[in-house]
Amino acid sequence: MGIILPTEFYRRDALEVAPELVGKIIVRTLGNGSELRERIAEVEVYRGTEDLGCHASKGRTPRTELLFGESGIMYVYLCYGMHWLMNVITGEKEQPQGILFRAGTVHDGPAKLTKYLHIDGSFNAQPLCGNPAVRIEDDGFRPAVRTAPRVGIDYAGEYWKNVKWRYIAEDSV
DNA sequence: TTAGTGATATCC
DNA sequence: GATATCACTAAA
Repeated sequence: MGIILPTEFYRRDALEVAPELVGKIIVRTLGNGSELRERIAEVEVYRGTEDLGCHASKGRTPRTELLFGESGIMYVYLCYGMHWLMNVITGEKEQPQGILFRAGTVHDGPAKLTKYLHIDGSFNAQPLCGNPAVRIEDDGFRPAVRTAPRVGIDYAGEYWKNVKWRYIAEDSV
């Protein structure tokens, strides 16, 4: 039970949306009608063409085109040939921003999360609002959130590597 | 610490 | 067409 987050929730700056996204619940409805639920425990912000950790820093390509587009759209891509990573686009159009779902309270790790939720490349470019297969709900729980540097982007340079755009729930249910 | 894996971008 | 690079995970 909970309020499904509307498109407007995502149409704000990623740095504003990310801390609020922590504690929300990803609800995945499978083909057989069963529901999988996972509370978001950790997210990371990738924002702007100048952010060397963000895919959009390489410019506009068929792959990154999504980041420049509508908010509330999922950006799902394959990493290291075997892991699907799930993001949601935020901000206004032409602002390349995305938020990576890095961990849930049960499943720790971005690829484990998508594996559990049965999220793969077929979800890329699909909306997260009004989607019968997957949605994010707010059940009113507000965890304390702390920040930390992002992980896995050693190539991004000293500044962008150390920016505290990782948001982590202090406690969970 | 390292293997495994394939899409993407960037070079010919 | 060929190569280098990767927002990771599991096993050792």
